[in-house]
Amino acid sequence: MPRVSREQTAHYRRAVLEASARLFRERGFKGVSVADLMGAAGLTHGGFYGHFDSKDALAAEACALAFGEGVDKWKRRVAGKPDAAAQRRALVDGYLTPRSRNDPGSSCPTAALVNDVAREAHDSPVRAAYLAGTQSLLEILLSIQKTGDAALDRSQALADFATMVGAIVIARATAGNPLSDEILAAARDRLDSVPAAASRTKHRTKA
Amino acid sequence: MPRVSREQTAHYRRAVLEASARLFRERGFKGVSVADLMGAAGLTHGGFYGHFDSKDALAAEACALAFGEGVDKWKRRVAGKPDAAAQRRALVDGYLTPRSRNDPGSSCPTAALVNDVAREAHDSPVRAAYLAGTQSLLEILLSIQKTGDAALDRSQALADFATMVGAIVIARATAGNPLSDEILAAARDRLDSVPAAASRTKHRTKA
DNA sequence: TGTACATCAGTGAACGCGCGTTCACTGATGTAC
DNA sequence: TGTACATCAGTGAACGCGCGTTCACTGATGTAC
Repeated sequence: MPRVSREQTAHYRRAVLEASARLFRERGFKGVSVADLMGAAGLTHGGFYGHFDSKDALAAEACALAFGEGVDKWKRRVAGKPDAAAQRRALVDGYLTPRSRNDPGSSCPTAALVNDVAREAHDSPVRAAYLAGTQSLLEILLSIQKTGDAALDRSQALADFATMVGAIVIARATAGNPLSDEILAAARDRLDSVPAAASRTKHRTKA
Repeated sequence: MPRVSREQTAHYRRAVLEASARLFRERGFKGVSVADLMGAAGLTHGGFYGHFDSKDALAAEACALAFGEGVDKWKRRVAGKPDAAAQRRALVDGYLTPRSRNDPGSSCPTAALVNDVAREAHDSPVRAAYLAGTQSLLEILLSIQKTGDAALDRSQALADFATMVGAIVIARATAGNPLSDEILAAARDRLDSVPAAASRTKHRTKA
């Protein structure tokens, strides 16, 4: 059944992209084949290069899409919360859940792809997409920190994010053991207790 | 040049294992081939199965070796430090360095392999080795926490570790951008400021 | 200590397989009139 | 609105390649006497 309508083609392209955004996060770039990706959209592998220049190019685009979804989700979570503390708690508590741990395919791309991207060449398109995406998530976190000291606010947002990402990835790697739930809870407790306390403390380093 | 002395054989096996412990951390389990691993020890690929049952079995053993090195390094870092605060700072500051970021092959296996292990089957031997290794690193961190409240101590150690691991992996994925150094510094600042402050704060969740 | 030979560690060709990518083909879509 | 045909999206075979694993072979090692 060749030659499909323009509209159908656009739907197929979108379906491949969405499947990629999910599957790359679940299994890593090397853990999914072009045939898998096309198959997830109900297509055979041959037509892939009509939609994308290469698997790498798709990876970069899928990465950007995944971050777009993440940004939307984060914005929805903070929307309507009365103050900075409630917004921050909404983000943290939404992030550090067993649900999120068990479903990396629809969760934070910074966490799900972190080691894959670390192993990419420095001029790789995926790396650029990952950096931009991570920065856009950080901006949301940063918009919530409000000590009045811009450098401290940024430092706090970065430390919060490191704790969140570290906890969720370790929880995934230790899933099935009690440690997995414990580390999620420990990170939640830390982020709950830290902001008020930390603003009282001296700033140590200057990058 | 077949049939080599028993001693030489043991050296070869060890060399393959050490190369694996390094290369798996650098490139991931799927990023290194059996031929690469044997080649790193100066051998051809054919003899591999005389030393190991499978690539998976080697991965588990290499993982255990990597954690053994990590535990030794952590113990060396805390040795001779006068008090808990100095020990904790030695671990944190040794962990969150550009040097460590740039050399995953000889750095913390919990961080370097976290996503690879998360994608392994739950009954995989690598997963078991990873869990045991991560727990042995946590025990060192835990032995340093001393508020007197055992549950709080454990929670603190877990949160510290999540922050350390999160910061180093994000720093790797964003290497080349200023953000990479910033996140290492932010995590150091957070871990510096947190212990005294947090022990004053109420404990929130119970796993 | 010296000789004879069985053992077995490493070699490299070969196995079947899946990968990313290319391409000739097909027939419905989209367009020109 | 209807007809004629060029376009081109998806198909599936094929490309070269690298993978994990197996195996017949070789010749130095290690052992038995």
